[in-house]
Amino acid sequence: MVRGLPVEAKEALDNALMEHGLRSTKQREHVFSVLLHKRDHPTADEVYARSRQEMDSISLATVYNCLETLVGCGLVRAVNYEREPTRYCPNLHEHAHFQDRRTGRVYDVDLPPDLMKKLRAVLPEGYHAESIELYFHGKAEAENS
Amino acid sequence: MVRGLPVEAKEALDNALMEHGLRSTKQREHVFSVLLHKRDHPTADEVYARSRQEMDSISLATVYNCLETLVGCGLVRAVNYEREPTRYCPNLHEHAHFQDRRTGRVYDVDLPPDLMKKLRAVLPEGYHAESIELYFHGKAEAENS
DNA sequence: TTGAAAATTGGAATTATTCTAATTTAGTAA
DNA sequence: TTACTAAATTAGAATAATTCCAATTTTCAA
Repeated sequence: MVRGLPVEAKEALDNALMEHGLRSTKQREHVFSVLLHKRDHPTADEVYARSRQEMDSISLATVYNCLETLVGCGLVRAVNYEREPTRYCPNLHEHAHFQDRRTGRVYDVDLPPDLMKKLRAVLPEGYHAESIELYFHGKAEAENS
Repeated sequence: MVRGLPVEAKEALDNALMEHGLRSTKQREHVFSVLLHKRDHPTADEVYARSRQEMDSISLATVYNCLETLVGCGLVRAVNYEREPTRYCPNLHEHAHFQDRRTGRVYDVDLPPDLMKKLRAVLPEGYHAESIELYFHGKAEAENS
């Protein structure tokens, strides 16, 4: 069962929404709490299913709206592997993603502190990256199930 | 106008198809030549439009089939930015992609020879990457149009 | 409390892609 | 060459994630 947001998360959410001129709503708060509660890179459908367990009136369209809002506020990252449904990740540390070929599951991969700088350095003059996404795909050993 | 394939490309194609137990067809050859002729990361629709200029009977389904085949043979890479249509890239050198936020255009970014090794090294024990995709998104200066 | 703007909602619409079943083609063996 | 078989192509239908739309509800500031 998903409890409400920890105060710090609630504050981060309210601040981020405020900064972007957006309102705090119980749906946004709940969707955010769903993402924080189980950090397994769920799809919008999965977030919808989990959200309805405690907020049965929430609609799929709202889940999409909330996820887009959270991404827009920088609280959540969208993870796209090929043409699979978008997954959502509330990990704000610098990290990459690894998808297991067999299970399809996605894992966070921590990055050394200077790696992003090094990656940025490979860009030719005149190219300014606002975001950098690093995706691994392969086999992860000894995964449960 | 798209001419036929250079002999070397034709050989690379036939070899790759052969190795994968697939047949050489004029559609596969033509789609490959379309990709090689203008390396601007076209979508399937764009490849379809270009292909029809010289092969008016080719179908969209075949273009999708050929592109999938070429990707499967390792002759072409699929490039996915967010939920945009997949783009196709016949550059076989190790490289990353950069998308300009304003134009949506995608550019190849050469990578230093040891970078992929370094990236692989960030994976924890037990994770084996079969592919690594590095996506930049941002502003490219002084682009024509 | 009230009014306006923003957010939510259910359902329809969109669209890139995949699927299907019929036809055509490529490659092989006689 | 011919005939055969498996593979490839084709047109159009189907799929599925996401977005759009118009109506209702909610938030927040005055």
